[in-house]
Amino acid sequence: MARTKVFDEQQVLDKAMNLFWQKGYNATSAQDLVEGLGISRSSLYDTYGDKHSLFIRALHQYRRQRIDDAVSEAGTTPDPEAYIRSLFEFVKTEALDENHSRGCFMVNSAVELAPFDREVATIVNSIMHDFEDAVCRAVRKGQDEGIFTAKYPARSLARFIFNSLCGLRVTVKFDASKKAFDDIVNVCLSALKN
Amino acid sequence: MARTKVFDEQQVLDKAMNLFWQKGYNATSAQDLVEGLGISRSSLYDTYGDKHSLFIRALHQYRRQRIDDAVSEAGTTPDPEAYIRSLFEFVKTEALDENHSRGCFMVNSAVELAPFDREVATIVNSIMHDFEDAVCRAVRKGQDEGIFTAKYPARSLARFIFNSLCGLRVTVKFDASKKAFDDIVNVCLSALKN
DNA sequence: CTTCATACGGAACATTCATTCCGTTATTCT
DNA sequence: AGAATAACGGAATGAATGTTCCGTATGAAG
Repeated sequence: MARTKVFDEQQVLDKAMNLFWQKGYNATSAQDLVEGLGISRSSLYDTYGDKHSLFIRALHQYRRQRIDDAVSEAGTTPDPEAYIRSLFEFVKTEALDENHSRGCFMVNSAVELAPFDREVATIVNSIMHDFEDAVCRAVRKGQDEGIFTAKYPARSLARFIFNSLCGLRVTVKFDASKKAFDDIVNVCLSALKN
Repeated sequence: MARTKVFDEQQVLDKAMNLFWQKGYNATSAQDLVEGLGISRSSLYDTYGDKHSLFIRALHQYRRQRIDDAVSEAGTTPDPEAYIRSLFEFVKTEALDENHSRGCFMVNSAVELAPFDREVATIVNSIMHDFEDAVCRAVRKGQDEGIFTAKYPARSLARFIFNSLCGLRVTVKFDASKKAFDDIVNVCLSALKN
């Protein structure tokens, strides 16, 4: 019936995600998108609607690519401590690899948009809580096995760990030294063990 | 010789600080500034230069108003634990009072601008480190008094505490429940005591 | 091979952006 | 009181914003 798209929709969505992730919503212009995605204006708007819709799809893409695996792994991990440590290591590795620190797309969006954009706030909130739930499952398992402290409910410890992860995503933006990372991770993990 | 300003320069700078703090740099337009500051365009540009210069001055204003006191208090506080707890309480109080969660102007600016704006990055970095140093002094005093753990260097614990504070400023943006706050603060403080 | 719906490139759109300019007003100093 | 200077209000600037529109190219279906 009709001409076929010459670009891969998911692949281009990936590029959009990375653009928004790196520069944020407001600082990424339609022109940036046209140049960054490598498709024309009309294809952009025909395929993804407007800029805001594209951003929302980018958020969902981020969840699929970057969150879902880590969340589902929490239920099956044999070693809760290693799992939680791996979450920190992941943040650290990403921070040290990148020349420009993108941080976390969810954290960036929460700070930039959540207070004024209900749609973004809802998505971010949902993803953040899913992630916290995952941490909570791992913490509970660790408590059951006796390797984590039972001085606090699993939920409290999960909130604590998740909060520290969010903090690192901020610290990365102005100080990505390896030493600071290790310090913070070590203290966090030892807090789980008392 | 000349006509006197009809507005108070510091007072208007305060309003600018609050605008940028609440909405960020990119989302605050020149029009928003004119309306929010209550002065005309020409007065705005004559007095503060351009938008970016005004933003930089707002950052410094924030430091003076919101950081310096807390930093200098760290050296003289008789009770380091109460001091650190008060830092958390301050974040909590601010979060619960505000209808819209502004979070921390420094954190917001770090996330929105630091990776691309060297001038902002330098200022934020300097303020953040001053604050961390303050926490470090309090931690060291607590260690000297034997109320905090000596398992980690004061610097490591300070980084940990400061990181948790940054995390809270993010968490605030999508979940400002009192319970989550208390959970996080309690675990953080108990981590200092082992 | 023709048909036809759709992808495409790029010009065009109104709006908003940050910034400048100018004529007027007001205040301080002589 | 008068001259000099700076603040002021508001219109005007050009560039950039997000979005739409249109003519052409393309490829699947009949």
